[in-house]
Amino acid sequence: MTIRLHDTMAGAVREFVPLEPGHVRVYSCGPTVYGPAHVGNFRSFLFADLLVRYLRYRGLSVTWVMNITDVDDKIIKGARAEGVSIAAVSARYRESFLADVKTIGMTMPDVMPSATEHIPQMVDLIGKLLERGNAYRTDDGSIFFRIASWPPYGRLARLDPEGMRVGERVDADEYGKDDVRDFALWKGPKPDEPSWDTAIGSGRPGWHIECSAMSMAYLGPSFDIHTGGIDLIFPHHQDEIAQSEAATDKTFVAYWLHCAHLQMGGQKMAKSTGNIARVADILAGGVSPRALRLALISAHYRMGLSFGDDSLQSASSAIDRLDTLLAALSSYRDDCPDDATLPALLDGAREAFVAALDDDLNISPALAAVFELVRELNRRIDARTISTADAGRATEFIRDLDRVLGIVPAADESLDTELQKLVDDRAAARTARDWAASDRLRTVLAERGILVEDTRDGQRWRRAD
RNA sequence: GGCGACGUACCCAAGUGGUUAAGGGGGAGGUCUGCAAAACCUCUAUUCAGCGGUUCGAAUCCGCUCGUCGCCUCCA
Repeated sequence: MTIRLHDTMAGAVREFVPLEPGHVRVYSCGPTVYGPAHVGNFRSFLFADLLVRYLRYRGLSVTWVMNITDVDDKIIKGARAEGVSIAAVSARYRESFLADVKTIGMTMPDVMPSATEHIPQMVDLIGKLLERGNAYRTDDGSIFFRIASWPPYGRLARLDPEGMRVGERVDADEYGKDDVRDFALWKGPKPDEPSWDTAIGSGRPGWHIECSAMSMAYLGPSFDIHTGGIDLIFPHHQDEIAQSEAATDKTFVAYWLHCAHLQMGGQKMAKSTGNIARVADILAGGVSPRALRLALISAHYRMGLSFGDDSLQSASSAIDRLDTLLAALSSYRDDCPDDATLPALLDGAREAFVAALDDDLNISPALAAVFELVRELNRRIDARTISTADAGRATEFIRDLDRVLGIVPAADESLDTELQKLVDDRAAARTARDWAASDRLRTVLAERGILVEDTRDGQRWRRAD
């Protein structure tokens, strides 16, 4: 079986074949660091994470690049409002982004290039477009891409350039474009804006050019996969294609993958709409990072995903179910012979899991395979038909699948001595059938985030998280 | 106005021509248990927005209607 992915350019699911056998090059549009990212942003980042994790799970080596946009109108505006440099603003929110990345269990991209550190690459690219006649200068020192010079313009979004509703909101005073549909590669210098002195003049880069320059710098003129939210299809990705392909005459990207929006209250989560939630807010509300992660990846990436208290609650319960199973497996002891049916059970689960994800990262059936396995393992634990070694094998199996999902708790660390003493005391109280003491210690431990449960294998604990 | 996606149980969400319509959450009952928690078992869509059509057979294909959302503008 092969991996199949939905390519926006083709408008269809296509079999995935890396340009270079065994190695996949992926570029994801990352955050603009003008404020803390919201979980809608993270849906798209986690979708890219899932893609990368799965490609690696399937034995492919992956080079993953995610940019950080650290110069743009919003950052400039924010910095001006605070009276600080754009570097101060972008550094602050870059840190906040990286902290969220860690919290939410997102794989660190191999390269996270910043726009301001790649001005020379952008200047080279713009210079090439000027030479080739795809770009022109205006009186204020700006440089625009002439879309009329590049016929395939509009194809990614299936928009007819002639029929585009343009002009309605174009800032008339902005620049003297030849055609309102042309987009800025370079913005001429303004007194209160950051500016770079370069071979193409002074000014600052337009938004789209950074992604072309940085993706090609790290992944070459043609690479495998480019990801982003559906809202980036037009104009951002269309513009990237135009400026890249006009400069290189090569196909820029082989597969364009776009994820649908996270919705809250029936609408796209967006700062402009005001219906946003941030990672820190949600965690402050008592939701575990793993539950948040699951809530954000639990639907197919091309489907709108409803987000809210219900989805978080549902994800939290699902996570608890997984945690409980792992705790049960870890404390399970039985000298019975190995369960002869276990290998087939695990193989079946893996096959279903892989078949689902091979199909354009269809995560719902993949999760179904995991939870069906959870039920089957719980049955065997209840019936005590698996051996101690089987329990270990099952744990290892689930942890292996979790290389893709990232929702399983860290392997059991030991408790600190104080908590361990409380746990031991409670076990002793139970042996002594001192239920009052046992119940009191259970409460004390729960307040410390340790849930104890009594089973045939004795008392076991897990972190409330 | 143009382009696109979607409408499956109380909620979320798979399934896209053919045995009993996945899975998660929630709810009801039961088993187990010092209690609790967990787990397990049973039940919770004769039906897939509506109406027509194609077919031996459709949630799945076609048409129309209704509804929701997104893109066309900064946006993950």
